[in-house]
Amino acid sequence: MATELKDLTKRSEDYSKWYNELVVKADLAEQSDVRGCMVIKPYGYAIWEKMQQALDGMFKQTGVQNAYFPLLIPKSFLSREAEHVEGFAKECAVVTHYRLKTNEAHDGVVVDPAAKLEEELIIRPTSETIIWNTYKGWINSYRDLPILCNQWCNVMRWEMRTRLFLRTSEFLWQEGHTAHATREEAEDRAKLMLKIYAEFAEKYMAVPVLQGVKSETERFAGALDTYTIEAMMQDGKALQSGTSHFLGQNFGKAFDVTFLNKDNKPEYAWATSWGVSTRLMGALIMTHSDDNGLVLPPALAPLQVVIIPIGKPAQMPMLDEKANALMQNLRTMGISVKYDNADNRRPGFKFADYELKGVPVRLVLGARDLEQGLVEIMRRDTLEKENVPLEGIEQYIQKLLDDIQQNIYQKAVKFRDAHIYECDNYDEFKERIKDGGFFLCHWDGTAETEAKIKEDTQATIRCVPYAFEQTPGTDMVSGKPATCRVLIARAY
RNA sequence: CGGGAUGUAGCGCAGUUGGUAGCGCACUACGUUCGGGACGUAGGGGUCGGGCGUUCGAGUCGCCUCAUCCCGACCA
Repeated sequence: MATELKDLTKRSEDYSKWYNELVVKADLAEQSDVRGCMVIKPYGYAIWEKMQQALDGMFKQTGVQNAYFPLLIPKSFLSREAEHVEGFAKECAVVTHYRLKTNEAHDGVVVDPAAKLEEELIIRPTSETIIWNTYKGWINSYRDLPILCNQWCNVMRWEMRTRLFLRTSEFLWQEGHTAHATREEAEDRAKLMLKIYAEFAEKYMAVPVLQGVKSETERFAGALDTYTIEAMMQDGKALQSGTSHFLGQNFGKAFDVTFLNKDNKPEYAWATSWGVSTRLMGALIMTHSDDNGLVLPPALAPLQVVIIPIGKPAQMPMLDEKANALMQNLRTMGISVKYDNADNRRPGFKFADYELKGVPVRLVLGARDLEQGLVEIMRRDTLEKENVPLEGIEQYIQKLLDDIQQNIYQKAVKFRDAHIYECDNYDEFKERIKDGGFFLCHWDGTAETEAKIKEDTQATIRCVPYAFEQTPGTDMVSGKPATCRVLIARAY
């Protein structure tokens, strides 16, 4: 139950704390008793479902099909691809036994030592290995390709520090895994999926993103190229919101997946993988929220309109009737709406509560205003109120929802663009990065420079962005020549 | 794995020189209320993270242990 909203206004003092409280108070999720894990509550899950639905539709338009692969991965699979195991080994949960037994005191259970597995099983941190082991059996000819599979599932990475939605030991995501006959086709697919992620972020989440390529150090373990979308949060930090990897023939070779090409010659299959996770929920929250709570884009809000009646008990039947008629009309238009006539909460409480939950539009159906045929309508993004005629309000609401979607996107774009800087002086950079923001700086392309920046400032090279004209220059750290500017920021 | 902190009601916290376990919110019942987070009255809810010790007596003191959180390293 939402209470003590005032606590949320401490945001500027401590953004992390503000974020955590918001997630809990808006009823999205809570920390589980299980180490590093999260319970996603119904309201939070409803938003995730909306995201899934939209993404899934976009995937399918490009020929992707859903499938499901096992949760458990034999340990040996993980070691097939050297870089891959290097990247994930440190954070894997391992299943070593398959049975428990009653302890000697008969008041609990212990692991039965007799039930030790010959080969340990890893709880998937990502599924490249088990999927490519499976693909081996599916691929013989170039005619079998491409294979375009996606799975919606959970994965587990034993993270040192966890934060609701942004980094949890277990998280929900989709992972797409494709196999192709040519390098070019695989690279195109990796880029295509990034484009879809960017489109989803901007169109549905109203979160502007910068697309680009990761540096070698920041690349996915086992990839030749990692494409990324980076979003800016309201504290000026970057959030990697989705990635798409061109994996070359690394997994084809590791799992011996070959096919006969048109010339009847054996060739290793080319691979991509791409994913977005419940972390997107974090991006959504941190991009739009204000001191009153969540601000949800209408395209993803589980509840788009809430109607709150105000009147004397005797007037309630009349208000109920008006509300029901209006709800029916809105639902016919595909707008989700709730009528909250609960009598154990006063209107003021309801106002605050629905604002906290980010419901885009609120209607107050007041007996007094209704005498003049008017209804109070408030938009969550600007908190502006207006009295409009009940007659024909459906069209007004439809337009308002579109307006809100546009407005919060534009607002986010404006905020981000105001915090992107070009910088050519390292001392100046070190000083200004403290306040957050995205910095476009020349980079000599070496891992040494990258490491130094990270050590000095905690900031990392987020990507080589597509969006800006790439001009040669001089690396601000090493003074060596640089071919382009890269995006540098502190990140979640 | 380093540095710092905290464990007391569902949540947030107080608890003095060691002496009957408290407050706010939430919850239950009844009543009055209802146009921006209402109020009154009456209730329910605890082996004070765990163990050992000191003491007539430990939430409080000592040692050990477990867990969580924050700052680093790691990471979508």
